[in-house]
Amino acid sequence: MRWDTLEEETCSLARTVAVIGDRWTLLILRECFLRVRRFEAFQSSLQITRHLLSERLKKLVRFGILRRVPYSDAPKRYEYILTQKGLDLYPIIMAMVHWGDAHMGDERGRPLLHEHKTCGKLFDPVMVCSECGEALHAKQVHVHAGPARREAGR
Amino acid sequence: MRWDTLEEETCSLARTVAVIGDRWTLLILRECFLRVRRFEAFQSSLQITRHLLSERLKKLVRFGILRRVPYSDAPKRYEYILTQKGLDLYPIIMAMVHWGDAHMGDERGRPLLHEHKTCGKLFDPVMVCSECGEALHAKQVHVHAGPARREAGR
DNA sequence: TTTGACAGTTCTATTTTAGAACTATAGCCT
DNA sequence: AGGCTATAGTTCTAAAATAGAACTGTCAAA
Repeated sequence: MRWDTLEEETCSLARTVAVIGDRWTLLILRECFLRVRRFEAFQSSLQITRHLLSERLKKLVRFGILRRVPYSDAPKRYEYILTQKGLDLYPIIMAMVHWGDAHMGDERGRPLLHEHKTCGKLFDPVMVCSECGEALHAKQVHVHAGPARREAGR
Repeated sequence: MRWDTLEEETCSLARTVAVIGDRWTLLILRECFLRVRRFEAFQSSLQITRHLLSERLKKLVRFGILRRVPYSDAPKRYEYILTQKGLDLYPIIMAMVHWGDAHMGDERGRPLLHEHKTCGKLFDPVMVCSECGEALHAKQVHVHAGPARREAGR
């Protein structure tokens, strides 16, 4: 499997991985959710090489995850803003943060705490079933072939 | 930033990314959740090179995500089974599958459907606040420095 | 005794990433 | 006018990671 074929796989995980499945992209998205928007700001907070940052931002724009929006006419300058498609990545990022908090922490506790403005409390993200609202666990889920899979003949 | 320093960052996302933030690792984990356990099975379903598969499995074992369990004594053979730490990655994988379903699909519909055994229905995963149970959205969350961050002096 | 299954390891070629330097536009200061 | 700074990139070479193929070792079954 080569990477240019990954986004055409009949697997939603593979397609997601084709877009955000590398380390720099995930870290760039973290910065986006922390309200970072400009090239220099990404570069200095991540210490990513300018070359790769440029390349990754282009890719995220190409996939519709970021929009490149002008904020100055002369000289022409742009900032990168999450689209709705990009904002929808939030559960992925939060799930990763939560797993890191739970399993990769050290004695100093958590780096960040999250407050839910709606209820005013510090919270953890929990993944639940859309139908019954119960917390989801891998062993309670059964997988069926969907229409795309059947059409692909597997 | 080099990758060997990534897991020591004061950021839970970075630490998670250090472990599972590459494309093959995520695809290997998908197979694990689909009950694949053996070297040859991973290799043939993913078409990953044997070299990389070997290297990634070792890394996942080293981080306590998979356990290498003997299933035959002569010849010695092992299979790779998710630990609890590994099972806890489920929300990340499901969030990625769900985003792919929503944003990277084609006209053929979904590759896989998920049934929640507990309630018997086909479901989507939803991320909610642990405190109030409401669905989470990026714009409703405020971030505070936690103890580890303050100790790191930022 | 030969073949095949399984779980890797080893080798070279190609691709990707790191790190540093360079380019371009324009405002501001003297 | 001339030089300095800020911003947003591009270009170059060296180092690291990945792809692809071949090879190793153990044992069972034919």
